[in-house]
Amino acid sequence: MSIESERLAVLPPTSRRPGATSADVARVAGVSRSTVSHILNGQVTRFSEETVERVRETAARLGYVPSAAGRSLVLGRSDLVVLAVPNTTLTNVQDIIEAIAADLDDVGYNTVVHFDRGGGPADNLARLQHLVDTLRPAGLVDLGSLSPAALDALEEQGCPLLSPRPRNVRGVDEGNYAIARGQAEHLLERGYTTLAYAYLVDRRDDPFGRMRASVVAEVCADAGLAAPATISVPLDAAGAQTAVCELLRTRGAPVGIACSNDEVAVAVAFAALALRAAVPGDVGVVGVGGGSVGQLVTPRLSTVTFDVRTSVSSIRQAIGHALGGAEEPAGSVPEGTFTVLQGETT
Amino acid sequence: MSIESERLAVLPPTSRRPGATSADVARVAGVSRSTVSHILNGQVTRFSEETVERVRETAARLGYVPSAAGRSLVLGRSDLVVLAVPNTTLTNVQDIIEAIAADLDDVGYNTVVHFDRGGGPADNLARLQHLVDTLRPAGLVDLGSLSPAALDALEEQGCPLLSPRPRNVRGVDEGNYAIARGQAEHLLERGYTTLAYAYLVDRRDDPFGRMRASVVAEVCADAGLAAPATISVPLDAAGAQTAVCELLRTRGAPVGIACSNDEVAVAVAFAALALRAAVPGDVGVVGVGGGSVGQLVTPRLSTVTFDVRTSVSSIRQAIGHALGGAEEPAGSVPEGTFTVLQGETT
DNA sequence: TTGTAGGCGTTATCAG
DNA sequence: CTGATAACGCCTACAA
Repeated sequence: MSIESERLAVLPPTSRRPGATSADVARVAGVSRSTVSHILNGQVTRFSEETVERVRETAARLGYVPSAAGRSLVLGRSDLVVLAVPNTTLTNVQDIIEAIAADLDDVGYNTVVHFDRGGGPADNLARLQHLVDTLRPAGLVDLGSLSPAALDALEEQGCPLLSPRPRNVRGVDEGNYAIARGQAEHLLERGYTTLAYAYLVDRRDDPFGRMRASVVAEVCADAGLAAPATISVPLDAAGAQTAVCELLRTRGAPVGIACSNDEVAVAVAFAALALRAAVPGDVGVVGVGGGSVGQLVTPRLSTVTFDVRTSVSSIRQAIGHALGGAEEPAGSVPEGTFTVLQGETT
Repeated sequence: MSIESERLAVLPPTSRRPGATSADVARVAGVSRSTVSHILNGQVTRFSEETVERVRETAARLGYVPSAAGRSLVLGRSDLVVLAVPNTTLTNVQDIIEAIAADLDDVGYNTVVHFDRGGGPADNLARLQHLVDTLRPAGLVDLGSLSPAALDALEEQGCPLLSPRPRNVRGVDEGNYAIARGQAEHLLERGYTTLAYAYLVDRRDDPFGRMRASVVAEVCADAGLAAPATISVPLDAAGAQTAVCELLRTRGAPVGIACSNDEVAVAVAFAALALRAAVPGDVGVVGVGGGSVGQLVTPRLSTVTFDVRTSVSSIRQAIGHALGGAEEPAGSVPEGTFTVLQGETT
């Protein structure tokens, strides 16, 4: 052993070229590989204090890091978690990804992102399927791109679903339901009796938008109002004006417009103003998000805000529960996650 | 072999519970594991047409997907690529991540995201180090969070750097240099002789912002003007007004303000308007990005735009070169990646 | 043209 | 208390 130490002492202390293996640690520490494995995995009680210390010190000195590949192979699953990101008008996707990745990192897992791409749901599911098959991840976090059937299939194959299964109210998950209902009811409260829903154009396939539009329609029906018109708004001034102009022509004023996000809402509001419509008055506009520039411009945007941290908290809890041994998650979107922020456009 | 086929025929054709292994394929196809491995890895020429077909068909029928863990273990590196994302005011991080992940996916690699977190550069580097050690990724893509020394260290340890090493002009990479220079020169052209740089407040540590501010200062010095003031702008109307008011008090009007992104620029522009300053005139504002709502509001924002696809093209090329065998990348930011978009705030 | 054997790094089981 | 042994799924010489 002293010889080994001598040999190692010549090399740079903390880093060897291709990282040390547990066999290296065992050899240098003068024990067997299984002893190293046991000690480094917490089975400390059944070894002599002296051996434990020596193994730990040696591992640290050699900069030993367990190989994910080796672990995965023998454990049957990796320490990777797949994060499926929908191709939709999500506000602050970056912050959401970052928050979830941070949570996973805290409990020792790494995040593999999987974006929906062009090619349709079936193609995306096939890609995800392949990813799960080859990576054998410890779990899957879905941000909304997967159908219940797809989630079933993935779970059936032994890939635990870490995110809470959305509870559907007539095909609409709680979050989108609360958002759209908040928008529609706010517009009604502000006196608008003709509503419309504004999609963001060109988002390849947006299930969220369709859900929300249907909820707005439901609110209208419940209030005995005509079904809302829908418009498709591009994120440029001229195109937005065209869309809003067309809406005013067919439906007249006043009209309250629920928008798929704050960007669309800003486009709609300024388009209406450019068309010499009164905002609020002729046109009421309410967005979703609240985190972007909507609150910086004049007129200040009315919008449904939600705290990113709160809205991902159920996912965090579920992750903690499944992977970190935390307590049973509440499972429901907490009250007050979504609130209407009254601005100057309603 | 016919017996095996019979047995399998009873099960659902495409999916078995825990994915089939290459041994399964070999057994069912009536060949050895190495034959399966060879054929599935493209060594097709040296087997009989009939065998190749049978192996392929069997693999497809069993839904065989090679285990990443097994591959990684024997190959010494995984098919994962680590994407290091800086904790900075990057425009469209989501789009960038998505584009890069798509490219990597095209050449058969999966993307593991690594965000900078609180704790300082050393801590983040240590986390990244551990990630590289345990995952043995096929490569690393850096979006700007790593120092040259850190890149050296990582490469030294056998983790290829897929993103082009930034060529520094006095500590500022080409992209940030072009952006800040474009902003400053545009303001000068529009007649502003007093410049300022507006940081986004509260971004934990923003090397990009400091780089750009230094470039603006350099442009001022070259033009024989006073050094630019710097202000720190929060993304709320009141705070932005305070910051702009303070700037006008100390530096007077007119002042041209280069902003760290479009959100900040919108905040500054509307804050100036709320303070009854003329925009443009008393206050000139130029942002960076062009993709957000800056082009939807009135006054329309002057900004330095860059096409996300173009600006990540060098990374794409480098990835293709290193991983996909594409031709040698050009290596430099193409001319015209960054252009000034004249709006109504200068 | 195909098969055999060995090893990648880890963990679990069981024997000492 | 500690160590030998056997997988996990894959790839690649080398042998036939």
